Amino acid sequence: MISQENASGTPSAAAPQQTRRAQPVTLRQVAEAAGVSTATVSLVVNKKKTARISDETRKRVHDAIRDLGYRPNAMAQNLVSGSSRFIGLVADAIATTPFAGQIIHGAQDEAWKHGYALLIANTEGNRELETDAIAMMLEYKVRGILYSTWFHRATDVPDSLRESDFVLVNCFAEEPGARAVVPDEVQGGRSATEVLLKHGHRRIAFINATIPAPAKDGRLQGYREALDAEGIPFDEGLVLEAYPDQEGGYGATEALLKLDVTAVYCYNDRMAMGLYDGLREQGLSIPDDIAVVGFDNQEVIAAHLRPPLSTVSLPHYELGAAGVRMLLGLDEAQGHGPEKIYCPTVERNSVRALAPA
Amino acid sequence: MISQENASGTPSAAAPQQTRRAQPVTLRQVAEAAGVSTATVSLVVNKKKTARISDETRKRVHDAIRDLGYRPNAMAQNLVSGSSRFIGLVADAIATTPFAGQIIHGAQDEAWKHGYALLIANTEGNRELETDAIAMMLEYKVRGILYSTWFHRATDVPDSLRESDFVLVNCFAEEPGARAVVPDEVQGGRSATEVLLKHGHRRIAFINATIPAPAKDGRLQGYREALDAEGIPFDEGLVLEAYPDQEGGYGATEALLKLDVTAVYCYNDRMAMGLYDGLREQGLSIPDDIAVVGFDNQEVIAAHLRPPLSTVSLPHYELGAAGVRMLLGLDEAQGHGPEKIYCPTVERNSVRALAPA
DNA sequence: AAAGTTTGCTAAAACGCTTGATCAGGTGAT
DNA sequence: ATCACCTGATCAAGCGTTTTAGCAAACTTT
Repeated sequence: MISQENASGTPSAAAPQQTRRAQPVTLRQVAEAAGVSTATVSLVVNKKKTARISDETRKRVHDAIRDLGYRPNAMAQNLVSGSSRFIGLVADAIATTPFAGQIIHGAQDEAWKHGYALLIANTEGNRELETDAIAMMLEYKVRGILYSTWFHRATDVPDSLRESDFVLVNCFAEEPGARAVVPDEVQGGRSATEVLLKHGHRRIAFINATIPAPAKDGRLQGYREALDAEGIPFDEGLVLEAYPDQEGGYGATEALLKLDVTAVYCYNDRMAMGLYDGLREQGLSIPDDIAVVGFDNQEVIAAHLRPPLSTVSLPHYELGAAGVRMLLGLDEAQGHGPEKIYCPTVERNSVRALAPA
Repeated sequence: MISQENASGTPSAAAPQQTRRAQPVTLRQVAEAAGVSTATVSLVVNKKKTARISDETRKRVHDAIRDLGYRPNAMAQNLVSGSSRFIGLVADAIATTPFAGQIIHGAQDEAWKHGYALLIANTEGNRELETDAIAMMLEYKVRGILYSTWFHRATDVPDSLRESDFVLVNCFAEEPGARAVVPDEVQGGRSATEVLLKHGHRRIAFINATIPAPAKDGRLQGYREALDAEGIPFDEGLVLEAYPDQEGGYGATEALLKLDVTAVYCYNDRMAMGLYDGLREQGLSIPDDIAVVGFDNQEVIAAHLRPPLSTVSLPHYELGAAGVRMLLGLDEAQGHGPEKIYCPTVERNSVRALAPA
């Protein structure tokens, strides 16, 4: 039963309070209500500059649209335009970290800015799900796909991904054609170290991760570069390694204490969190006895440790945004390799100027 | 729609390695390649039982599909079928908490199970963005919209939301027609308290939040119910209040210690985290000197505190899943009010059996 | 007043797909 | 032979838009 009465002519006051959940109102219905052709309605809806429509007609159409509560059917629009207004985003761990959320957020904002909607699929590392997800996106004829991982790593490009334009986000592949955007780990490592340097620390330990990753190499290199820039010789002995989580950080306490440093830069915030525990157990106070910086800026942790942790932020939002820009070809063409995104420093209270000895 | 074809008969060697990024292959092209009508192709693609197609033709079609790398155009399918295969999910804080991620995850899994894709928009609390997001979903003629918030609260229903089917997820509205699914805070509070009770604790403090919320009332009521069930009189004096974050928990330490309790149930994990710090400073050990349970099961925190925190899990995944089930009318009709989702207990090591005095 | 121009609008094709109606040819029963 | 009935496929309409070409009427020019 599709009966909707509405006074035409008099700008009926009634808001679109029909029984909803009925078939959506179509262009044709608007046209009939306004007593014009569908072409005309389309023209006014899309505000075509080239079209010549009298003010009177335009008004009738607008009234009809309002009375009926018309919404264009985006799928029909996509169909005729030949290109969809979708960008796909496949993420491997939406549920397990807030990081994915920020990538989504960034991608979304940027996509919307250009009139695209985001089609998201979350695979939680399941290969089959991933294939299905990509297939789904392909069937929706997405403009392109953002393939993102929750931590920075090398990945291989699923076959079906190649059927579309794509950009790797927070990951990369050796493959020639694979565009990618990743955080600038080296710069981040440099920044982290510089925070300490800036406060007068010279003897700085670095607790690196045990497990191989671009972050492991990059953050170490950044550390060395920062030291270098200050003319401080790199001391291999000041670099510890531990599993990159709380336990690891906690466990590294003892070794760290033997190093006789005034500051320590942790591979990530979780290690810093563990280290906090270890240090506290030893009766040491942060930042007075030892300054600590982390990496990742994992909000729940970093901002709420006691004292709040100075750290370097992983630019997930920017990663997402840059990803869609790259996909859309909006970024100035990159030289070679993945585009590197800047990791900003977030200073809180775990670092204090070193009291002159 | 996720259709998967696989090689039939001679596995023709050529993989779909065309120059991609070209116009997608259409049904018509497949039909021409196979020398049949589009109707035929459609019939074999959709495996119509009622259609009579010879094996030979079927094979020719499959070959053509494979050679051309055909993917159905989901939007065209949606158009003709009259109903889209989208479910919208608007979230207010995808970026700031992992919680939203779990809602998404749950919604996604359930939606896919029923052949729906998830259209996600993240509003970060911005009303205008929200309106746009809903408009977008309406234009894609979504089957319905899940309106979710990152913490359990009352909300009002945006006008445009009413243009579609919708269910509120993790929030609720007084409005009669508004279906909703929320966590069962009372049961959660009961469970949290029961963990302590089960270990022999009888004198249990509850550090509640200062800010009003369904959780505040529910978790308190659960606490009372659990005590009641054990015949322990409710002692108003054992209920503290603090701002529900680390600082709040930390700050509550002093007052807590005056209570002479053997266990404490915190409004949430973040307070527990702060309390850990406070307790440690007083030289108290968890769980030996005092047992602690939290609420929320915020992974980054709860699982990695020292000792790992026993807590009650907020069922975000289930919330998302139940949301789409409700939207799709798959759940047995509810009585009245929001559907309440069970909050499971997660026992870790912050509670130990009370040594008999 | 005839010719040209502008204005305001519409007809109709196209986008990629689904599906009920239809049809040509073959088979089996009468 | 005739009829009825399968079988295997095709025709064509239609989903909700956009857009180009075109048309009638009104308005300018000469």
